[in-house]
Amino acid sequence: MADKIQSIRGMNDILPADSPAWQFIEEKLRQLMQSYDYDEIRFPIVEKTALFKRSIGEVTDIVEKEMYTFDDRNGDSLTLRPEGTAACVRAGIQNGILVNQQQRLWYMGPMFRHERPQKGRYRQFHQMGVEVYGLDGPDIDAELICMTARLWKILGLLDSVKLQINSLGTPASREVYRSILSGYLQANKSLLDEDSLRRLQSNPLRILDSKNPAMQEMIEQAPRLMDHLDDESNVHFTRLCAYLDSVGITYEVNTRLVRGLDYYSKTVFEWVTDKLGAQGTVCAGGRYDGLVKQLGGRDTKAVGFALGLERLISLLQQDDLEKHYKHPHAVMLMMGERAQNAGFALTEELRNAVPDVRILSVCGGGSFKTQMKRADKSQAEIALILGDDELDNNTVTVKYLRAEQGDDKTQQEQLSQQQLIPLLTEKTQ
RNA sequence: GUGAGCGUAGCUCAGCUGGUAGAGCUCAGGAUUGUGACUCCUGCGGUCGAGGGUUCGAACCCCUUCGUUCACCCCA
Repeated sequence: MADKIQSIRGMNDILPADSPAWQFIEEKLRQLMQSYDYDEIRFPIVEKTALFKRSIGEVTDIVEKEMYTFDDRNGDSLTLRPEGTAACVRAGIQNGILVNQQQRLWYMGPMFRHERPQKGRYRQFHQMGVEVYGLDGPDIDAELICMTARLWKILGLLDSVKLQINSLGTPASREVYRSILSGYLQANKSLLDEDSLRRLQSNPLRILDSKNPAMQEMIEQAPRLMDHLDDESNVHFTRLCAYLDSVGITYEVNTRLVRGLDYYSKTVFEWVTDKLGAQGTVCAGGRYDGLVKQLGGRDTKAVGFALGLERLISLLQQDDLEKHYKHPHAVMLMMGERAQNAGFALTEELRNAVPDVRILSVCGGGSFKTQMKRADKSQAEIALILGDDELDNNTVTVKYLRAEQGDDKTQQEQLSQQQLIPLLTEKTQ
């Protein structure tokens, strides 16, 4: 046997059994975006490598070891997008839609990170992202959080997720805090693990995020960013909390919430769950006021979040997902050569006459029994049977495959072909 | 990148201390000439992930390798 070519590790097929769930989620997300009047933007899945290095940060894990980077034929270094924000900002700047205006944008699609796959983490995964430009107030931060809370409500997941928020302050205030924290960590250097020692130089804030039990007490005692915020950030955060309180969204202030990407400032938030194994974050984001300028645009305030679709889908109950599978309204059986010829055209006519109807044609012939079995398996509500008898008197036999006692129609009946149209129309409503 | 568990039919899995490969589901046919679902019968389907070693003999033991799952790290 020849070697089978397999998919890339961590890049999964979405099979017919799962695609209805994806379509359902995607539809709900589109509706949600419409209800807040946000606009969709689409950008390529490949960008110049430098874009991600400059935006995400050179010393982050994503850039250091997780990017799919390769050389184009002309020697340019390209990278499969590991997240959406950088490319969204690039597209916004390049097309001049960020200058002196407000944009509320969303996008959905695959992202790529070369990590070891595990539950809720894949090399190709899907995100829905939202980015808002040109608004600097806490009201828009709150709007994004409300939007996500609304999604949990729509999907019945309110009990599964919890909101954590924090403020990272302005870059200036963070710089002050950073040196204070570094001093504290230096003083406790003997307690740091190997990872943290490495981060002491590159990104000391991330040490606060460590789950190492041996370091928890030292981290608890560390100076808190929240206590070193500048006035501007403090007001921003206080007002954000007030907005959330006013709509009854409960949250936990997690002063150790840092986020992995360099570009965040002020508000950061995460929706976390304990139902996804080791992957607790299903949605996360924050404000990134400096990024647009950093990538060459005019100084533009920005805030956004991203949602992991695989994680979202695995939070939903399997039963809930299966019910979104759409079975055909009708299944067409054709007995014998005459019927196959006539039925082929008839099925097309029915689709013309009732555009929303879903009709499965039992192709491939076979005995009556075989066709009935396939018809049953399709889960269709009614079977349309066409054979010599029906052709001779210009009718179609209609059999109600799912009828239970007490239903209007339980017995099969012979209808004229014209009578099928109102019947099928009724099924689509 | 590191660690652990698991790879047997299309799918879900049995297979004892090493002794010639099994079930259920699916699919096809039949019991029932044009009536499905429930039942019964029959059939199709495997280089036991791959390569090497030990042995008279390996799905089983050893080594290597690949895949996969979960976890660490990190993240959506």
